[in-house]
Amino acid sequence: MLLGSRYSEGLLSKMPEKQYNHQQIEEKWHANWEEDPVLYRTPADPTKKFYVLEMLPYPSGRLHMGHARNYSIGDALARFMRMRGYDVLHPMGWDAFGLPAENAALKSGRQPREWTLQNISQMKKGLKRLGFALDWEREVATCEPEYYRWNQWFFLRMYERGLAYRKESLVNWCPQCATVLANEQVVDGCCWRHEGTAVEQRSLEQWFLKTTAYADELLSGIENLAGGWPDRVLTMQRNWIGRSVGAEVDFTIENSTDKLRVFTTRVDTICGATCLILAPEHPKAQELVGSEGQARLKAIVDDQGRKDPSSIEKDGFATGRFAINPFNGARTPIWIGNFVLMGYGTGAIMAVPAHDERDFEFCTKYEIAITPVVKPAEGELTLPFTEYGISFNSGEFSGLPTAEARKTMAALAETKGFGKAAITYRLKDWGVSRQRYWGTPIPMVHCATCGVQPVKDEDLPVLLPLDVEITGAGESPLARHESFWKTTCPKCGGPGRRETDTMDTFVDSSWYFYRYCDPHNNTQPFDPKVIAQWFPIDQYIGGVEHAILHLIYSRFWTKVMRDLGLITNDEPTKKLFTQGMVLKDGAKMSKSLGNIVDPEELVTEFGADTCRLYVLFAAPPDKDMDWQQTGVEGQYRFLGRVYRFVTRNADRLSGPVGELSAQDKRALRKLHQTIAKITQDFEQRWHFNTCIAALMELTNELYLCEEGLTAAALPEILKSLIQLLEPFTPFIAEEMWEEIGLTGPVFSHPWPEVNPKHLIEEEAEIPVQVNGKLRGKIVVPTGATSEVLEATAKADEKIAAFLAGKEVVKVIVLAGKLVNIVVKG
RNA sequence: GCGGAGAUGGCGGAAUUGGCAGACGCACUAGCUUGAGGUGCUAGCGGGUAACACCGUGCAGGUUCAAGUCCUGUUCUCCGCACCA
Repeated sequence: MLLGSRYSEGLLSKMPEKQYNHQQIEEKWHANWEEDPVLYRTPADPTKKFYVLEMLPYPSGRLHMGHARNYSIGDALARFMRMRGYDVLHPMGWDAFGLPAENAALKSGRQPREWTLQNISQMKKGLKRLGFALDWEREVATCEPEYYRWNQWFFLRMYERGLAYRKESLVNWCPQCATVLANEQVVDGCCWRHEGTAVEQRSLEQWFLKTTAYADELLSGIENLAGGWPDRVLTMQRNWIGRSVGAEVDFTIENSTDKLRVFTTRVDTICGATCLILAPEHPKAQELVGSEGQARLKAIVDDQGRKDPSSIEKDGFATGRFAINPFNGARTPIWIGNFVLMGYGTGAIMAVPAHDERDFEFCTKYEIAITPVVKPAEGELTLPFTEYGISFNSGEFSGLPTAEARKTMAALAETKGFGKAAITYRLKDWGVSRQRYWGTPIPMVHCATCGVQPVKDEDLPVLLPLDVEITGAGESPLARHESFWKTTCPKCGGPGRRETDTMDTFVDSSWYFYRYCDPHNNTQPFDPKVIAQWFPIDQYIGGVEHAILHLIYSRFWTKVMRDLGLITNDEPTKKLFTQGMVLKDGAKMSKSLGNIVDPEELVTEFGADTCRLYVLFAAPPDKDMDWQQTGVEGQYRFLGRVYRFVTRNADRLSGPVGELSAQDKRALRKLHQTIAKITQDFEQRWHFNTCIAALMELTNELYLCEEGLTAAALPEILKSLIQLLEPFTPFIAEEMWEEIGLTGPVFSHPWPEVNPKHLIEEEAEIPVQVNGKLRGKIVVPTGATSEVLEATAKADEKIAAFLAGKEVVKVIVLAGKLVNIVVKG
């Protein structure tokens, strides 16, 4: 009991207010929810389904603020949709394979699985402590055989269809990770996990998944995602796929039967090609440069500076050899150029310096001929001219508009057999082999007689052995684990050696959200009928850092599964929301900067409700937010204000119900405005920061009206207030719900409806402008006509002063909104 | 270089459709509460002025009765891509 309270001797029979004790309240409801897991169970046969999903976390052992933010957004939506009558699927799992477990093993000798499972249990506690309404009966950990056996199963299906294949290729090798990286995992020439560690090129036999088989569909599908996905993610994907339409043309090498194939988007400029330039890694480069060129060639290949295109100077040398232009027979020198990429097109280009800036730069530097073959339709030709125009100097094609020449010339090349129209993608097939232990074993066997053979379905899963020694040096631990790799060939039964590479962990996250629908199925990855009930995901929420990696791979996987006949949806998710980062002092929270705020510490000090409220309040969810500790305290104070208000008014609910008092009306009006605002925001823009601001305004209003509130309005006000808080602060909401004598859980009750009756005001305050500047305000009855508004405005003392001696030119009246009087003189 | 997002008080941010700029919170100030401190409650809080006037949404123009919002140009910041032939 607080003697200091101003209500302790109040006129009304108010209960003494209670102080907000977050610890007591949250412990109580946490325990309560733990005892009753059915509370969050997903309905079995959804009629009005809503699948809300947040990206699954890597179980590092600790939650960070990014998680708290991501899951607070998703949980608010999940609770709201549930209150709106939807059958909500809101699951959670663990992206549990990956390198950190092996590093932990090295450092502390912990077995990776044991380390991972302990982290999972710790983080699960953290998520529960934050009160997220998740269906834990559907939890999935990707490191468990029940899950990864289906990675293997899918791999076999892809292998059967030629979508998984093995080839020797130049791969990105991170010396720190001692493994291969996918193109997507190389950032600025360095490893995505080890900034500053340059990625090396090595030639290795690798497994690939044929993402390029779906390149066109991955690209065209982007159009259907527009509106539901952020534009910038779609742009990033479009650029990543990088489709370009052009032609491939063969140049015959002089004094040789061999040919050089180039890719160009501007075959119309081929008569202006004054040299061919090969990437230094081009397979024919070594031969063409001859013995005297080897040293220069190697110097260019090894030049690390090539990774940074902004600072690199174009460099190269002539091989001394020539090729013949198939269109005009021109003898064209063959060069090596450091700016030509082996990984794009054919690794060889025809340089047309007159019509390409890069070629112009290169050819100017080395004084190679520059021959213009396109001129603008109007005006002077200035080089380099890269636009479309009219061809000239191009034999029979001279005079043709460029766009037309492109087509005709590609067609001619095809008929004559020295080229063809071609489409090139920047997207490469997905290299999935990793020389690591803690991942899904690739279900293949190498046999001396039969070659590479797939493991039979009935022998799945290929279990990852747990008794391994992790040394961090040399080969993968699996390659040293004889009882793992020693096996028999599935075809001939002879001695075989298992593939000891494991799969990239992005495989795990490419389809996990399907498994959530049917997580305990042990005869197939999932029952297609169940998928049909829940897919596509209605709302996916996560960080923008996954815009290309995870989000392209999972789109690819969905298309493969569809073509396997397992699902019918073309895309995994209709809507994607990318939340902003959590910053502190203008920088991303990180260990190295020492600016981490630990959600669990925050929960201990202020409670989960305050933590959730603050991450939503500090900025709109899609924007980066800057952490301010004092801001957290403000949220805590707000919850205290609400709590004291509800508890001290709880026993006024059952008084005699009479007419609504003026304060009742005022409070109800504010309440219903708030309901309308928050409902609309959930449906449209997700500006939860303003929703919380609206709840604060409502609370402030209730404080001001408090003395005059009666039992005619209070029950509705308190009940709705609690419901409006429920998506954001479930613990305190549940506690207050009980305090006012209602039966929970709060989210099982329907979301409050706006009653327009309460929104009506008897009088309206209308701003009055003179020449567009605010000069006063008038109070008129609601619904007053334009004439009344104008007359009242002109009659207003303040306004009249501004009008005195001037001529009224025009009066703009927006009924119910504004009056603007235009004067002159 | 290309593409995208943004620039609003001391700070985080609001203004959804061109219609009262600065909601809400933080910080700060005052009054009340308190033995004091803290808490709590009430109020003030863009600059400027005694009060008005006036000035004010990165900068310069424009459209409009009316512009943070639309148009043109420009600067800066962040993000993504980057010799993709």
